[in-house]
Amino acid sequence: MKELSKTYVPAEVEHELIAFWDKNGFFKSDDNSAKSKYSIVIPPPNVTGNLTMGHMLNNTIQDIYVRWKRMTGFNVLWLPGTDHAGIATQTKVEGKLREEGISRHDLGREKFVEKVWEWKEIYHANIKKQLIRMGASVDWSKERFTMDDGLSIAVRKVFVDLYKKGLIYKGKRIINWDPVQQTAISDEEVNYIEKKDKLYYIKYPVLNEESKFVVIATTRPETMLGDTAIAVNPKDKRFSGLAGKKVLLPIVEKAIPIIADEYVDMEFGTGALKITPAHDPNDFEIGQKHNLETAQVIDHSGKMNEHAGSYSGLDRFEARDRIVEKLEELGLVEKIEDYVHNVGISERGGALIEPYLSDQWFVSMKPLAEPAINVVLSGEINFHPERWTKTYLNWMKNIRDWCISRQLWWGHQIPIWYNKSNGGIYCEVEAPADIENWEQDPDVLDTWFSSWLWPFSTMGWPEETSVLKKYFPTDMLSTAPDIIFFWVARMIMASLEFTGKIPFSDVYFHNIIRDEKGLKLSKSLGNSDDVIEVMNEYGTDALRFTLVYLAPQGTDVLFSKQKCELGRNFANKLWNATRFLLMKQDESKGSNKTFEADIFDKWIKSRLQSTIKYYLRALDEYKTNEASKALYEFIWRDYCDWYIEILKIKAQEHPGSAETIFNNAVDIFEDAIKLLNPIMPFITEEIWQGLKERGEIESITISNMPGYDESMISIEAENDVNVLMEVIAAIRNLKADLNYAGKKGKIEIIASGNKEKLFVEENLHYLLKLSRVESVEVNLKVPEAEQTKANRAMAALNNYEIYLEREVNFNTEEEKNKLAEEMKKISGFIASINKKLGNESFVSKAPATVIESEKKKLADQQEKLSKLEAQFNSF
RNA sequence: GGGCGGUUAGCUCAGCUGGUUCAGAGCGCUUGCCUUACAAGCAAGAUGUCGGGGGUUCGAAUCCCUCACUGCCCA
Repeated sequence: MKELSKTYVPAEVEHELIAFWDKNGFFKSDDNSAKSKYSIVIPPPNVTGNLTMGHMLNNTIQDIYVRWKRMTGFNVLWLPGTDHAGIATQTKVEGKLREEGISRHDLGREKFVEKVWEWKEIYHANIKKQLIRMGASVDWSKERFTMDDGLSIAVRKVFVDLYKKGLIYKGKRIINWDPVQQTAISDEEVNYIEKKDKLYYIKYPVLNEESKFVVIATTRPETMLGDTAIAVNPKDKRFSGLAGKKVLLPIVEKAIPIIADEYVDMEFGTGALKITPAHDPNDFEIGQKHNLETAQVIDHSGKMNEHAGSYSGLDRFEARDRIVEKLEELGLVEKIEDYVHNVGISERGGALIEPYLSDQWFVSMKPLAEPAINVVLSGEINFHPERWTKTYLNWMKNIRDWCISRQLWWGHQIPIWYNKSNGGIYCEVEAPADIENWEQDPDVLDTWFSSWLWPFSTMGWPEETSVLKKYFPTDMLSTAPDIIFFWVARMIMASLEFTGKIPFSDVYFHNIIRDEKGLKLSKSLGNSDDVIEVMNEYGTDALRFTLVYLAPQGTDVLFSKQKCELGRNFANKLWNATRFLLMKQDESKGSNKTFEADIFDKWIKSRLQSTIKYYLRALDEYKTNEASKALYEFIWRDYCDWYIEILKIKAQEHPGSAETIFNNAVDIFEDAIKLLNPIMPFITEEIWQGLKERGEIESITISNMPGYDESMISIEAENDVNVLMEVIAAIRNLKADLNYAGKKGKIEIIASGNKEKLFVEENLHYLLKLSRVESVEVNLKVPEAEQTKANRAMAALNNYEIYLEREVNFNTEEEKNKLAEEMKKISGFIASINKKLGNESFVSKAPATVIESEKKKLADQQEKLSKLEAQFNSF
């Protein structure tokens, strides 16, 4: 049997157990198993950096489910892996190179990609180390990376299929352009922030009409060089008769038409809108509608291009100032106002996004969305908490085409080849045989274009592998809700389109971890605790437990590492309870006479079953925090605070049965530890190993999870023990009020009847010890008022009056005040019940059980009140 | 502008399908304890007109409406 150290040292234990689990391959899925499978795929962390607190929570949740299912008899696969994170990783590596004074262009594409692979190896190793350290019971033999050969084939196959179906197309559109990274990004990768800016009112002279102007309001004067029209709302009386005429575009000195379009918001600015189709997505649409020309004046790096005349080569913001200066010279600026508006920034680098007209590849999403909407509506896929369904459906119903091409080097290069001589297009999974005659499209695909295949590409798709057949579809996906569109929705669409199956049946949206002040964790703010550091300081189990315990449904978690004291204290409690049990077991070796279970034994077993029931329901409903709370309450409150204290007394009173008593107690504890194992795998394994003699390859992780056994539930035992607890609490309370410390005080309990008297007498030994008094006398109620002696403090319970003898000098007034206060409270309670029972409509409409319980309450309270009154009047 | 949340003890949050033993937990606070595992502990205690207003109901923290404040997502 494993010897337990005096204090629990998490770091030591954790490393040993990691090695033990790994050596025995407990977490390997068994492809030949006849058991039912339970499978999940890890949301692949990016190889850009290390794991965060958010990953800790996410992976703890997944680990809870796979460990639970493994212990419930399933053949479990938790498939791990990482994501190449195109733009993010490329940005990181470029940043590192910049420090060395090199750009990716200096290296060239091939060399640069090699550098990224080197980076990937380092961070992949880190992430793997961290996952192992946190106890994630993944199957490393099935690990995948989004750029593995197999997954890359899947990506190309999907591209080719969609292309041939006409669902992937290339088009000149306004896309979100990151001028720093110099790549397109998708709508989902743009965040909007509020920016204080200026609104410029610029006068455009009407052609051939002396001193007549149309004034437009814009936040981007520099784009005026690319204006190809002015638009007004046809209903706008201010501009009636103007549509069809022309204005002279200032500086450029070019005539452009005034068009009428309902799209123009009459409330905004002056009601007249400048139209720059090449630099604004809305203007682009209007331009297409009215067949306007497009004039591009800003280039891919955010600088004015050759069409910008004398401003050519200037950064767009520099050009803005110069153009406004020039317009002022010309007297064409009416006014400039302060203005707050939303501007798009890149989710990755934070660069100001430029709407940019360019050739990009898109996926038509509408046809893919429809089946994905249906599986959620039909309940084939369920979201937890359920309200995310609305967010999902809302997005899906308004889905727009997905820009998937990226002007990057790191990622899956688009499987399109252009014929060098005739411009023909070749689109296949493999390159054309006469490769020398072709040139591949230089762009790579959006990272999510590989991630959306993750649940099946990791299992070998497009091959019909045995792994795919066995483990797909998966059972659950755990993720933060902020990637519901990026990833969850797209996985559903991809799975249905390419495999005809849903990717998972349940989605667990967990909370977002924030710092103590509620700010999102970010590297630049430095407000994220290092997970390894926290695990070292508090223990991995403590961190896991704390995160799960603090993560309710619906709201974000405000985390700081100090909160891990909750988990650490709980671990300490577990450890010491174990030490106590083992110490007592050892002391009592051989005292193994049988011992009949008493009321507390029945009670603790009943409580254990209630806990199991609650715990299983919580896990089924994807409420891990409730599962953790149930165990915390049972182990700390029921088992440690009460049952262990009872055990001490029992063993002392029945020395011949002591070992039997503790063996029984260990069995119950073992069940609790097993239930806890999915949440706190390390300490529970260590305890489990120490609790009983175990074989060399035995482990709690592959033991059987206790199931719910209704026959062990005893309402009677629970009620009886509650009464005893009340009596004990009342005595302790009386003692505390009188400042009686240690074993002190003489107690008299007056029972309302014979049954009640007998019940207390049977449990008197527990009462004495647990309330730490000198003596307890139990008597039947006598009608005489004489039984209440004024020299005593009193508490009134439902069937009992409890008196504590006082020392000679005590404050009568104080005692009377205390009683009066209690009486007032109860009188109020009684009044409210009376009012209710006196209400005719309540009596006639409320269910009989409710009325009965009100009557019972009334009787109980009235009895209490009369006892208190008697005591009060005795002074 | 559209959508989804939140507003309960000093702080962080539980309170599922309406019934005053549901007004709770943890932390913090107060008091007393080195009671034969645990001071990372034990015991006792205080604190809230459950955001405002209205409605449904015999009965609402719990359902409906509305207002206020606040967070997130989308445009």
